[in-house]
Amino acid sequence: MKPSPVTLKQLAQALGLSVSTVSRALRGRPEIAPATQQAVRQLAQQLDYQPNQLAQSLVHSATKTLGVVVPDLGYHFYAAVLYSIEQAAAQAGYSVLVAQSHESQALEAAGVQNLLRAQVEGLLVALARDTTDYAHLHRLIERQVPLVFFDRHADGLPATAVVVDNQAAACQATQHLLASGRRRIAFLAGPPTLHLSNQRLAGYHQALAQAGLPPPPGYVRHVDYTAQTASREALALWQLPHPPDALLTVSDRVAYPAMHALRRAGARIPEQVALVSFNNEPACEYMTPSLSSVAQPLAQIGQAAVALLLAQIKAPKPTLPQRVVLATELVVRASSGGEMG
Amino acid sequence: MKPSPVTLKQLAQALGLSVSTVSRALRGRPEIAPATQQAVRQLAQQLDYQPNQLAQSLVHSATKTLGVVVPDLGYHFYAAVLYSIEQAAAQAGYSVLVAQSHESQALEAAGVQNLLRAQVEGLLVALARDTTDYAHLHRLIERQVPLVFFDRHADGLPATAVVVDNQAAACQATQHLLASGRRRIAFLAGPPTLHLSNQRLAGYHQALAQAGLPPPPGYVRHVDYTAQTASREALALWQLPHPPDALLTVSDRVAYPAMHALRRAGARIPEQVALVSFNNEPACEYMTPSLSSVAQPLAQIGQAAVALLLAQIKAPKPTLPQRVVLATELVVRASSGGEMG
DNA sequence: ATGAAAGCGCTAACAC
DNA sequence: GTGTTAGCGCTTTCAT
Repeated sequence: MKPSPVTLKQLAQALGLSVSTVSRALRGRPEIAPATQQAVRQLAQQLDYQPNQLAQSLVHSATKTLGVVVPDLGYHFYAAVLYSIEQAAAQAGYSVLVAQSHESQALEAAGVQNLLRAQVEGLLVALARDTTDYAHLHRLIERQVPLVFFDRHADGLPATAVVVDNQAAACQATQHLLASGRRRIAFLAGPPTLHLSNQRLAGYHQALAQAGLPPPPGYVRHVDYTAQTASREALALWQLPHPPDALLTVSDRVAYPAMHALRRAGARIPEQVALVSFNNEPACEYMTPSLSSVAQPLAQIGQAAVALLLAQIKAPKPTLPQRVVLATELVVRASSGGEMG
Repeated sequence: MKPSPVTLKQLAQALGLSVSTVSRALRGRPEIAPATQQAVRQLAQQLDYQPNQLAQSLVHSATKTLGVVVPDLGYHFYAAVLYSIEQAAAQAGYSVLVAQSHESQALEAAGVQNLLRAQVEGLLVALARDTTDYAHLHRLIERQVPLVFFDRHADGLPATAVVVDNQAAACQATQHLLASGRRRIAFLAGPPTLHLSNQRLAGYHQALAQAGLPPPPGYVRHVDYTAQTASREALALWQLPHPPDALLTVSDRVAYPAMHALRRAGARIPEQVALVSFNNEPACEYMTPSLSSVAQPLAQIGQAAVALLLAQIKAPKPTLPQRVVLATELVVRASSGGEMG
């Protein structure tokens, strides 16, 4: 079943005009007689004519379509950024084609491939966790495909990226914990392959170093974002001979089960262990205690990424890669509120 | 900057062949001499030739693209279903174009329009809350555009839909509350324009009627899914002369702030008020107390919707509308656990 | 086994 | 003002 088989040719025949006249009339070109305009418009409306964008795109070699590659739409962060990407794109008259990498480098490469075949005018990508070989992305750059990374970017690649200063954010979060009197601060990090996690780890170390407090051995643990490892590692920390009095986690997804496990193990939060996390998902506010978290500028990330991509698309010459660093905001809630207990 | 300006013609010229031969070789047609195949393949690889899907689509009048229209990707439910839609589509060799209605009928109609212009082969849609006039959808059906509704469907429209039995699910949830000894059960519903909410309301009424317990006046309250109205109405219920001993909410988004407000007001959950909600978002498990919620079969919804849509696309004749009703599962947690306090 | 030509639906350069 | 022609990149008869 074809969507709409009404074509310019059919309109032309029905009206006894040529296709080009009909085409011009529909686009309101001034050279067409008002009477003709009228007639064409009316019939088009009546037959519910829809221009075939495929054909238009082929002629103009511009599809008015952007491609987005994200690891996983089940993560609130990516869904929320896609929200603002779609919105910004729509406002600019662009459509959005999405592909998920499911954290796999192979799927990511395949997704990029598919989007390119679909002739997207540019690509917005957040890297898969598994992506270590950047060949498929390098090709894009060589081919001068308009490209903007967001959130998870490839540090070595000469490409535009919209990011937050993860290190500074983690440093700030750690300093906040230090300021409330915490001295034994642990960190539940993501997989070591995750750049973003390493940056946060660096910020954590930075703050501790500045305070002259190196983390005790075993105070940094890597988890894979599953509830299982998160709660296991949180408990392991709690059961240390000298347990931490504060815990920074790489993501709310990790913080929820960690906090849950700690509470079940009898830890009083924030009195015995303060918690600060990243992402500030909507549910943070409703946790018990409410969860302190570093808010990402979700809307801004999407808007900036789309704006930068459109700029690249419109630019006559290849543009210089730039790094846009957006501000985060530490939202302090009960899980790290008040002084030490 | 064009993605990849390498065309069949260029390959043909470089090899001293005709475009048709190159085209055939690339597609591995048997009539092409092995040597030629070889040569063509190699050059294509070397030049990183990418077929222009636009042109292919134009010839075949098939874009291998599906359109999805959802109210809001910030809602976990829609993001999660899009997750499975994209996955199922990708497995079938289809791409996914997304549009958001932002709960507005006008934007929904515009989104559909845009997707059609982009020549999507079919549409997956969850209606906007504001959609009361189905004209734009009726046109799709008349034009026999392959179409599958999910979650929020138009009851009067002769179209295929993938849904859950909201009434039965709400009935079951209410019965669960009754079984634990609750007798004064209130319901925080969504806007009265929301079909899905009305169905759940019906299920609630059904269970109460069966138990011979009509809800006290004022026990059904409509909220607009904002935290503000949710907590306000929950409090209003709690401050009634005869407050409820159980609360059913139309969505987790409503349940979180409602539960939060109740606890701040001193209500002990589940002893004084039991809570059951809908959607079973990941955070439910980590609420205090953990939140009982009706789980939607997210993956199945996406998979079924895509399967039904592809079936329509492939069918030579228009297919009969069908309603696929998927099973929900009440996940009982602490917020409604145990007998009455 | 390969090439020439037509056409998918549309726009644009060039007549008249 | 309007029609004719060519062409976007590809596939597909139809020849040879």
